[in-house]
Amino acid sequence: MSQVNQRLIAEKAKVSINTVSRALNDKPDVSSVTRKRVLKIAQQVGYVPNLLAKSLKSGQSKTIGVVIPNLSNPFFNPVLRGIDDKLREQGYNLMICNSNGDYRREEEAVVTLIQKRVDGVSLTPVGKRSLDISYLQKMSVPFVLMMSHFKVTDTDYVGFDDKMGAFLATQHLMEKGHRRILYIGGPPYFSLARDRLFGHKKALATYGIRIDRKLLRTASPKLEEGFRIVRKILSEGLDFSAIAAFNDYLALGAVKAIFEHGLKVPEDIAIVGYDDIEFASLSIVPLTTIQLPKYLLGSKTAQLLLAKMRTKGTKPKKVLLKPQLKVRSST
Amino acid sequence: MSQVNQRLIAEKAKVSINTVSRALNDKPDVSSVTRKRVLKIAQQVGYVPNLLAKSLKSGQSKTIGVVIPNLSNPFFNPVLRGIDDKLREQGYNLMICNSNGDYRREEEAVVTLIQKRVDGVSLTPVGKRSLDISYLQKMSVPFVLMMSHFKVTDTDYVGFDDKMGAFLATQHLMEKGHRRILYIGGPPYFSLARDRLFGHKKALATYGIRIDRKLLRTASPKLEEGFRIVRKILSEGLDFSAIAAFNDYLALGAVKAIFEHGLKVPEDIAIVGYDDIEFASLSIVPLTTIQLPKYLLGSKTAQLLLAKMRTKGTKPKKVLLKPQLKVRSST
DNA sequence: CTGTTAGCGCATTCAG
DNA sequence: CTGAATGCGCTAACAG
Repeated sequence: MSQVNQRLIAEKAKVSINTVSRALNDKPDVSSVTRKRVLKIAQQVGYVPNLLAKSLKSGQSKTIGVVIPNLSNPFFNPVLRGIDDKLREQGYNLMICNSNGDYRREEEAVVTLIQKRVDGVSLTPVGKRSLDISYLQKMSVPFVLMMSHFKVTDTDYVGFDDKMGAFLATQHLMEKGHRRILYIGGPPYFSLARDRLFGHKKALATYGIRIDRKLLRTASPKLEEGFRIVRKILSEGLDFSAIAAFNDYLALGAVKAIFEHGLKVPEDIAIVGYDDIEFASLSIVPLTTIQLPKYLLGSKTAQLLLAKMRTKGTKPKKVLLKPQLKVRSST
Repeated sequence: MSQVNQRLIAEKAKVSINTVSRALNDKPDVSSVTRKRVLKIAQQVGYVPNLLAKSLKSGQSKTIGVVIPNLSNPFFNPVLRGIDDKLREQGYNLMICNSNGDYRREEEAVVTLIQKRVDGVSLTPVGKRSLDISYLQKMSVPFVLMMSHFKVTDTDYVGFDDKMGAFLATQHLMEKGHRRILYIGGPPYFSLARDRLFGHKKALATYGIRIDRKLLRTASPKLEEGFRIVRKILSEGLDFSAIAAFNDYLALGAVKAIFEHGLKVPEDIAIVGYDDIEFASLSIVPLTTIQLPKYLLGSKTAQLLLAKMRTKGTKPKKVLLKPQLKVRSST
């Protein structure tokens, strides 16, 4: 570790440490002569301020903790960028922790972040347990929840309006004249999947279509699964003219199955996905899908956090970001 | 900020701060009675150690800085996971900074990290400038370069063997019997692109094929560009039976163009990509490509860093990770 | 076994 | 305009 500190500079400049501090921090009450001398010496000896010490003193670490469940999932990239961009403007750095979908690790991360005295935390909780949240509250560390899909006590929250998104998707198909829509949902224990299914049903109801259970399927949200289930359904000769899928992977799998079956998208079967992952637009048939404002999710979260940090007393705010229908060639 | 510190506990327990510290840190020389009392009180008052103070004292922040050029690029996800997993085991957290491909921001990030007294840095530099690296050296902060593609002074380095990867790709095509291979390279100012082109040429030479300039093209590494250039080439009636691309995006674009032209992959034209991005395997024609051990890149980097931090004096180590040919259906 | 003292590097009173 | 003293929270050296 570098041994150059303000004291060293003080000795060389033959002034007090205090004066050095004032000069370095551009405070008044330092003659410009002294200031210049101090700055010059600081430069010469290669002085680098110790932010640990500064933080200890000021109670501000200028660091924000971010806990996400999956560092591998590209979904979070734009989210993280949104957070980072907004926070960097204000001089904050990100300490990013991967809970890996494990509550134990999530709690560990939160505790460590508190110990490291981060100024705020953005947390995407993995489960219904929330001891870590109470830690945050007890220590009065400002925090914002991102995309938690279970009920939490009265806290700041930023997420997507998934019911609306699914509604949009199905509505779009209805307006294209489709009446028999195959819905491939996600695993029902996944509350996200329930929300989207809800939106789909609501759209059906709005258009006066009654629910046909045969058209409601679920699958693990992977491309292969979408492929498998649609191939099977096609071979059964089920009557439908469009597919709404829980996410783009399933939708892309469906495209593949339909191709294999010798049919065309959207002429024979129209498809709408969800999420707008990168390859939705790059696929052979560019996919109509629901676009999530991921970057905005991040920047909104950061913004809320900044507000929280400024005035700790504000009451919790909930923000539901609106998804958007992105029409491409699959419908 | 929480006002509970060791002093508070000391007062309540009627012992000295020192004793509290010893008890809390499981040091010897504390009677078990006292220890229990201290721990209990600590629990009651909700004591949370202040790692800033601890770090200031110990000179160890237990934080590692990671500077990458693009937080949006999914390429780095497994890399970051590799770093995080390995470092977390040892009790470190990651402070991740996005240089956004801008040297100014890279330097800013490095300076901030030094100021925050991180114990080490993993840096993926964006350009040929390297003032920030000299800062690191001057402050003797252990650091490891990741995937820098320009000459750096004698430093620790972890990267991929791109010449070898490109060699593998072309070799694979040669062994499938292809002799006229269209090579779609990346922008030549990109040293990565030069390395891969080099590997391609070397493979040709190895098989005694002379270079035909007409078969050497370059494109911006995006799917649409791959599509455009291959469509154009097909319409020109150039004679070739296979394509080796600078990356998967270009290769996938080529697939699209070939389909549009009414040809089949790999029957009419074989294709090999590079990088093995997620969609390479999910595409309509699962892509044969060069797989990069990204996670390993991260964990190796972390490992080197840990070694550096333990014994600062070691001489720089260079690690070139070997890419692997991943055969799928496009060849 | 426990308390006193000192110091990590810095910024902030308060005096001069 | 400048310096001396104090403390942020913690640990370590040294006494008792």
